[in-house]
Amino acid sequence: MATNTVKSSAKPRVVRTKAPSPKGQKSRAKLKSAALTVLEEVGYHKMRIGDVTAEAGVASGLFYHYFSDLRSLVVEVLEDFVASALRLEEIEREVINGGWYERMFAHNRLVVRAYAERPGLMRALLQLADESEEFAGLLRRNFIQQLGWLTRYMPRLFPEAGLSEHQALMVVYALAGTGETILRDYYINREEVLVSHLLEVDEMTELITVLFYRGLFLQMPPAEKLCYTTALQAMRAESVR
Amino acid sequence: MATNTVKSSAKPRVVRTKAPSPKGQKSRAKLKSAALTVLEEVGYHKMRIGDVTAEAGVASGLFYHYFSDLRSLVVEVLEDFVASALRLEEIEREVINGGWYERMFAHNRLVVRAYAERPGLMRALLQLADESEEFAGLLRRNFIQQLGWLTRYMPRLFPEAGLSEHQALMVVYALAGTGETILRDYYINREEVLVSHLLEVDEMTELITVLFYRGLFLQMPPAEKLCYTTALQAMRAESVR
DNA sequence: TTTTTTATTGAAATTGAATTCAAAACCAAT
DNA sequence: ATTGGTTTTGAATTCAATTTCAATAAAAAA
Repeated sequence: MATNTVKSSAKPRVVRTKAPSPKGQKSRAKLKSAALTVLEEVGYHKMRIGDVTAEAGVASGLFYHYFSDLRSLVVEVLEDFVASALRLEEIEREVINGGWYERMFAHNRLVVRAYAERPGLMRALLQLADESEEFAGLLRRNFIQQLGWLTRYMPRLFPEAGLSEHQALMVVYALAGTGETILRDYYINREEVLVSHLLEVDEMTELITVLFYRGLFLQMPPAEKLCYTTALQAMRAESVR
Repeated sequence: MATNTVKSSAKPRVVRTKAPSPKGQKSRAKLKSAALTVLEEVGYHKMRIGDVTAEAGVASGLFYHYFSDLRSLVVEVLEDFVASALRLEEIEREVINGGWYERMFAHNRLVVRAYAERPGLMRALLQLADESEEFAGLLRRNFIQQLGWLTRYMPRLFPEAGLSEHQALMVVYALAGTGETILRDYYINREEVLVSHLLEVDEMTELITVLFYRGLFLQMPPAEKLCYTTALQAMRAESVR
């Protein structure tokens, strides 16, 4: 019997020979792109390795040449997606001398667009986040980082408030989550009472941004910026006890 | 061979003999309660029929005497949970002559409590909703119904705004979703930058309610109602361009 | 061209659960 | 205590997918 002294205690480990590949790269890419398609169509939980290889038009065994399991493929593919869909450095450049509203709007539009154009992938994002603590953490850190610019500004923005750092974060975190539910139910679940009236991406963005702005500043954004939400200007306490 | 003419086209159908049971009820209940425990601990996706029977201390085959599959058990158990955790009729009675803030606070506290006390079940709720369109619809209809009181009031509340019915719903829907993200990341995922400072249920509720209130009325709730969020009173636009 | 390496195939083995079912235990009524 | 129903058991089966692997094809190196 072989002196199998180094019986690794961890998982079998894919031998991942350093060899990248010449056009094996193409097959790998083909699998990743097939995975995107399958994810968009059936979501993460119903997705099977066979779906991916079939979609890619290769034999099922080939999968294991390039990936150790379904999850690692999906993680890779969705990390790519997040990176490409949420490039906020560009946003920051665009709105470099815009006001608060423009900046928020630009950020939010990125997210709304992602939901509107890739609802299946956004759903898969949530599914994977639920399964993989690692991936969930990545998304959250991403989210928190995006909030960073605002969180850091809070003390200067509202000096009299004297919010603690943590409290400022809580406020911003809660406000930033405002969109999530309606985006999910509008674009992913297509709840009928919501989609009964069609909204453009910019209208949805405006709604979410205006609500965020109101919660943060306790006033409406400049009137000339508004289209879909002009009516909300009259939405304020008057006779409220 | 038997004249099997009525070969049902649908699933095999559990024969569900009308027979309820004397103390078979107890076993059924034992399975349901075991399911709750397992759901809270491992969540819906990793849950196995064997986990439930083991937790209940019965043989695996017994499961099929009472349920046709895991999902239907879980649906039953979670519907019970939702019904028991979110009894808003009671709330309405409690705050019958309170103001808007009290009413909102009471509603929100119900939700925050559920997250704080049963994070695993709240997670399972989301997991099941993602898998079962039927259950998801049920939750959404529940949500929309809870919003009903407010949505219906919107035209009287802000008569000058002249919001369309749909727009009013969108606004309320978005505002009501405000808590979701932070509740999920605080209680379920226990994101460290959030939980680094411990919040009481009432504090969390206050935060969410105040933000909701600000977004809706564009002003702070009566100062005497506030504890955790008094600092937010100074959070309003001053020097914002 | 020959050799070596790498990519690809798909049938067969494996896995991990769900599901069935004949037999045993338990009851309650006669 | 015998009978007939219901409950419970757990070993055996089925099932759907993953995973392996020996054989083949294709590409690169020699």
